[in-house]
Order: sequence, then structure tokens, then C-alpha cells
Amino acid sequence: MQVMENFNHPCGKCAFYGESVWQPVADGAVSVLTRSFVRKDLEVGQVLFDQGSTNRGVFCVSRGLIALRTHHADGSSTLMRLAYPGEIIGLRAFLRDGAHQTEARALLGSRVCTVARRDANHIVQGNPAVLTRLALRCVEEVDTNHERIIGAATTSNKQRLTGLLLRLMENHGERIGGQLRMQLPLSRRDLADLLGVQPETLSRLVGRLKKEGFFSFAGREVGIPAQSLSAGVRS
Amino acid sequence: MQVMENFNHPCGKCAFYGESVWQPVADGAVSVLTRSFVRKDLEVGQVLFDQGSTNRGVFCVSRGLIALRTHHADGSSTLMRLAYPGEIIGLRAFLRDGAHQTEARALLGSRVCTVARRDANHIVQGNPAVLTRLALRCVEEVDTNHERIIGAATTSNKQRLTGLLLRLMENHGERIGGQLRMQLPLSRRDLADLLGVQPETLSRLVGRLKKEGFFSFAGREVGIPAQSLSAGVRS
DNA sequence: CGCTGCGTTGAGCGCAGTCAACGAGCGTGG
DNA sequence: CCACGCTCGTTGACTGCGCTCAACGCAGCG
Repeated sequence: MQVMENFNHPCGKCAFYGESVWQPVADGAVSVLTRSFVRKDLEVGQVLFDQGSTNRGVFCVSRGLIALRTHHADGSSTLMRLAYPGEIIGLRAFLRDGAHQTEARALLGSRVCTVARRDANHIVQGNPAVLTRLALRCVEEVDTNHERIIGAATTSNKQRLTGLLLRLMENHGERIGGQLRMQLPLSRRDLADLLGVQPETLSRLVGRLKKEGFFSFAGREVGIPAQSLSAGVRS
Repeated sequence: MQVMENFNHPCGKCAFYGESVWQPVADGAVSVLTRSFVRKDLEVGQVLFDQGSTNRGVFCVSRGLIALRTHHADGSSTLMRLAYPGEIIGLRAFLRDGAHQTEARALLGSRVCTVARRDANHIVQGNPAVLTRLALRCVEEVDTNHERIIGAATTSNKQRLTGLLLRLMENHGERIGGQLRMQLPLSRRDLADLLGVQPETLSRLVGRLKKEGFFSFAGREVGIPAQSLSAGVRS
């Protein structure tokens, strides 16, 4: 059995310790890590970092849900990514030592663990295994983007909305009677942004799904038959 | 003035030596690098690696143009990326030590330099600066994907085709009289794939651009007024 | 009370997907 | 040599979806 706790390590009690990018840190470096390790709780809607701001460290989501959004010159915005617990955010800006391309905002009450830039750099230089893990996170991000690009090119908006709702249901759904129900963590506008369509179009897509009967909608409440998810739906 | 050549280093005579991911390799490690360094010339249409094949090393484009394409279960495919000289390909599969998600095929006569997987791993472990450069390449890939996703969500197909043609013109255009001309390295189908539209739609987009007068098309020959590119067109 | 943001609905329209047909170019094989 | 099949690219006709503008209901809040 794998060691799942390490009481000296700041991530030692985290549910994602095994996959933590800081897990390889050991010995003397642990004290450097602990020194600059900050847990920060975020209210719904609170901003962790702004688009264009300079990176202040490596951020790891510990609890809740963070939206990464880029704002465009014309005032519109695109929701690029949802970051769940265990995921790293702001990684690109950290690695290139530059400005954040996205804004990070809490969609739910959240906790984010930060390792300050200076110390994170120091640790990374002394421990290549950490850099390896960071690079792998980056690779995963490319994978996610590829899936999104391919999805946009090969599947209809209705299909993509269905897939998105099922994925959200996996993370936020609870069984209530014969139904799986969730409170959507996203506004309609955010859902539209994720699919790359206009809010009006999203509203019509939702209407079509509702009419087809599988999904039920009431505001941000969404429900589906309870056994649907276990039936091999891909994340 | 920066040192642009290093006769001991296998990349020493390459035009992209300064930015090479192997540039930090020095001393004894250079011999390891040199030992497993292979230059391979590719004919038009030749495949460097297949989708699903296991990674054999780190590939760097030295000359020509490589298309990275993913094939889908239904037989269709999506052109994910064009790799120009100086760019690394197959990086994700190398970092995660897994199968390639894309097929790499030469669109022009090309040269690709390969460092075999085993030695590349060895070098990376002994030299964190190399891993840092690899991670930065990965970050750039995420940036490119973000631009593509944002472009798809915020601009029309006609605009995106225009932008794509201008970028291609920067790389392949030659001044002939009062015109900038190029031979497109891509088929119509590939252009359509890059934009995420059907071939018929691409044909009509080309037709519309031709009618508007700025671009001229004759098969794969494309021309624009010569002064257009210097006028601050963004890549 | 009016303001603002969110979400929905309706009308109109342009564009992209789909299916089909066709021509040009090219290599193969009789 | 021509016939044939093939890929590539274009064009036409049709359909339906998504964008745009507009109006409206609703809730929260000053």
C-alpha cells in the first residue's frame, strides 16, 4: 500500500498528495516548501489572479472549483478551463515567468494552495522530479485543448452540451430518489462560453434537450435518470 | 554578440542553435547527444511517426514543414498543427513516455533531427536546463491551442482563413513583381481541416475571398499585393 | 421605485452542412 | 492508345442551425 500521508510535508494531508507536483520534495527542501506554502480560501466569485497580472507562484486547487477565463479586447470573454481539486493553475505564467493569460475566479467556495514564486523556483531548480511533474501537467493541458478543438470540429453543439453536462454531473451530481441532480456551478453565459456559442443559442440548446426528455432543467438545477452515469459515460 | 556556432555541438551549425532545447548540453554530455543524434530527410508525404505509435525520441524540425494530424474513429481527420524549422514535435509522447496522439507527415521536403528516446532521457535527467526548455516548448503549444480556440469562438471562418493565408504567406511567399506569391503547402482539405470546416465550405470561402479582390487564387498559387505583409500584419 | 444582470423567446437572415453531380488530372492496366 | 478508376476541387440545391437584434420577465438591490 502506498504511503498516503506525510506529516512533515505541507501537502501530506491532501487527498491528492500522491499526484502532487510537490510530492518529490524531501529532506531539507521540505522546510523551504513549508515556509512559503500558503492556503487561501476563496469566496464564490472571488478572483485569485487577474489576466495580465504577473505570476506570483504555483497555485494548486485544493477544494472547490476555479474558472480560467480570458477576456478579449471587445469586452467578450471565453471560459478556457475549469480547474478541479488536485489541478495546477497559472502554470504557464509560472514556467515562462510572465503575465497570466487568463483570469482565475472561484465558481464555488474554494481553497487554493500557493507556493510563492521565488521559493518555487528555488525548489524546482534543486529537484528535477518536480519540474518533470510540472511538465506533465502542461502536457495534460495540451491534451485537454486538443480534445476541445477536435470536439468543436467533429461534434454538434447539442452533443457537446450533453457531454459537458454529463461531466459536470459526475463532479457535482447527487442521487436524490431515482434522479441524479446537481446545482450547476456555471451561469448560462459561462456554459455558452465553454461551448463557444452565444447565450441565446445555449438557451435554445437547453430547450431542445429538455424537450427530448433525458435532462430536466429548473434554473441551475439539472437532473437525469440515476443509472445514466454508471453506464460507461466517458469523462 | 551571441555565439551562434559551436562546432562540437550537433546543433552547432543549425540556424536555431540559440533556441535549441539541446543548447544547454555541454561537456561530456555532448558526446552522448552526438552519439544518438540522427538527421533524417523526408520526402513530401512521408510519415515520420504514426498516430498510436510509441515515441522514439525528441524530434526537431530542421528544414521543411511537418503536419501533425489526428485521425478519428470515423475516418475523418483534423490537422492540429504545422511545425516549421526550429520547432519540436512529438514532445508530449516523449514527456509522458507514451503513444503519439498525432501522425507526423512531411508537407514539403524536410529534414528532422532526432535524439533517441533512451539518450534523450539520460541527458534530460542530467541537465535540468534542457527540461526547462522542453517545458517552455510545451507552454508555447498551449498558447497556440488557446489562440485557436479563441479564434474559433470569436472570429468568422472568412476572417480565420484570411489570417491563415497571411501567416502562410509570411513563411512561403516570394515577391514577384508587384505581388507576393506562394505555392500553398496544403491541400484544400487540409486548409479546411485547419479551420474546422468542410471542404465545400472552404471552397466557397476561397471563392468569396477571390471575389473581394485582395487575394488571387489559381490552384495552389496564391497572390496578394506586395506591400500587404509589411503593413503590420500579426502572425 | 428604477436600475442592472440574467435568462428566455421571437423574427429574420446568412452561412455552413449535406447530398449530389461534374470536370480536371493522373496512374494503371487492358 | 484508350478505358477505367481514383483523388481533388468546384458548384448547385436544399435545409437547418446559429447569429443578431429586439423585447420581455424576473430577481436582487440601491
